[in-house]
Amino acid sequence: MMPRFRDFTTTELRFVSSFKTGELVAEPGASILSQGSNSAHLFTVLSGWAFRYKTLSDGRRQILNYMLPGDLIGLQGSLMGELEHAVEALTPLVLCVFQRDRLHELYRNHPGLGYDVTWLAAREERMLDEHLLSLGRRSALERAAYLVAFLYRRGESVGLGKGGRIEVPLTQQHVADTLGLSIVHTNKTLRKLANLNLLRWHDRSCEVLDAEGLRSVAKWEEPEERRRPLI
Amino acid sequence: MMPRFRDFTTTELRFVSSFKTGELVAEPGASILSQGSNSAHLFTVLSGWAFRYKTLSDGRRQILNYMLPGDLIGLQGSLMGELEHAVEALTPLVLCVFQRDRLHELYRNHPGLGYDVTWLAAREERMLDEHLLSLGRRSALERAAYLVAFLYRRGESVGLGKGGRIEVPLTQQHVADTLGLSIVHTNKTLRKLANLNLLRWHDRSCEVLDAEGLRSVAKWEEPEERRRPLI
DNA sequence: CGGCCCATTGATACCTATCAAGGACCGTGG
DNA sequence: CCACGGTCCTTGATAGGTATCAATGGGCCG
Repeated sequence: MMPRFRDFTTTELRFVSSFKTGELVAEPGASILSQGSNSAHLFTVLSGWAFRYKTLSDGRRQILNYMLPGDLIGLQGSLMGELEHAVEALTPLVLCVFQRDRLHELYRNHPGLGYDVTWLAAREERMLDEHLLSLGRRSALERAAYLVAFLYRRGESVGLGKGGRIEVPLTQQHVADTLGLSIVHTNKTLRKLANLNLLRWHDRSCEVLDAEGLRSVAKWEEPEERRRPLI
Repeated sequence: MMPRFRDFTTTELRFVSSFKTGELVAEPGASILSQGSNSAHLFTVLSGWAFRYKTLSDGRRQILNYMLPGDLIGLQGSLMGELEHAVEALTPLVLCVFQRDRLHELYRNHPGLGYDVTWLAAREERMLDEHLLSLGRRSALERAAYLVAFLYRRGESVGLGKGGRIEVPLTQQHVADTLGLSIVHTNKTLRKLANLNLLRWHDRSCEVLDAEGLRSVAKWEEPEERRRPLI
């Protein structure tokens, strides 16, 4: 029986699905999938951080969300034929590779897993909803606080908090492209949060000092993370 | 056999699923679901327009997306127990009601339908991705052009174009809350688009004069709508 | 050492929010 | 009938938040 609705551990993931066809390792900055691609594969993150983004024709980039261990990569492409966003590694990344044309088969033979895939899609949707609220209605300071608190929470929920400290692996350019701000203003905004003793910025990572304070600045009412399925 | 992957007609929908438990009719402005609710129901739109939104504690509102015939309402709540957004009717609305606790059953007995639910979730995700790009990286004028072109496209794709003309049923307050702009600036921005002969604004609706022109202003590269499943 | 990426900071310009006011329309009640 | 309040749309003036421009320092690597 496949493990499901259990606490997450990276090592377990490697044995989860009979649909696995291989493993893939990528370096930071590596492009995993590109916009408009018609990849034959669907991935699950085994370890590392990645992000997905879209760009306008003139190059403006918007980061849509981040992927951590347990997240699916490329589901949209698998279901609809063509991916409308690109995916890039933020840290060294280990992926589990599935063949997307066997997705139908998965639904037929493992309805529980099919349900779990939908669960993950609904969870992604919920995150995007909150990001939209951020971009549309939060100020720059609130947005930055939300993003850092959000990423901290995500890291924590997959057990990345070694001794309570999590280093979120980002550059300020990533933050800017996530928040829809210029890089200069992003810098000034992060500095304000640092001066409030809510976070500390390192070379290419962010250390959270006060998650509750960040959530408060962001006015973020975080939904409790329910038991999650394991794909 | 249930109809699937076919062209959409409203009347067909009424017979689609054995999981249907009733029908619901709502008036414009009516609240269908509210933030934090734990509704026992899942809906499909049979006719009319609705939208879903989130609010910050101080009242700032962000509209997340719009629902048209064929769209699901409340999937997040069905899968994760609690809905993190509210839903409101924009026009007179007819909904088909399902019982959410039978969703597992649906996946078990009708894997094809389960697949279709996931397809719809992935499609919603794709729309949210584009909205995020809009809020993060498009100017006010581009955003407004994108929104109108987007809603026009959606209406068209479910056959609302009577004689080529579609009236999108919105107030400028809705537009403002979708684009993350103030209502005053929204008004001035829509006026610019009207002066460019791209649209005409009526009392509480928007008429599209030049969909291609709007897409061009927005720099929106619209993905082709594939054959969609019918729930 | 030079080149490059990343973070930082000040000055200025521009886009959007806020404030204020008014017109059009529509239902309601005097 | 008309006055009244409400919602929606419109417009001008001013304030404020964010973008852009310019320049610097630190770290890393060829």
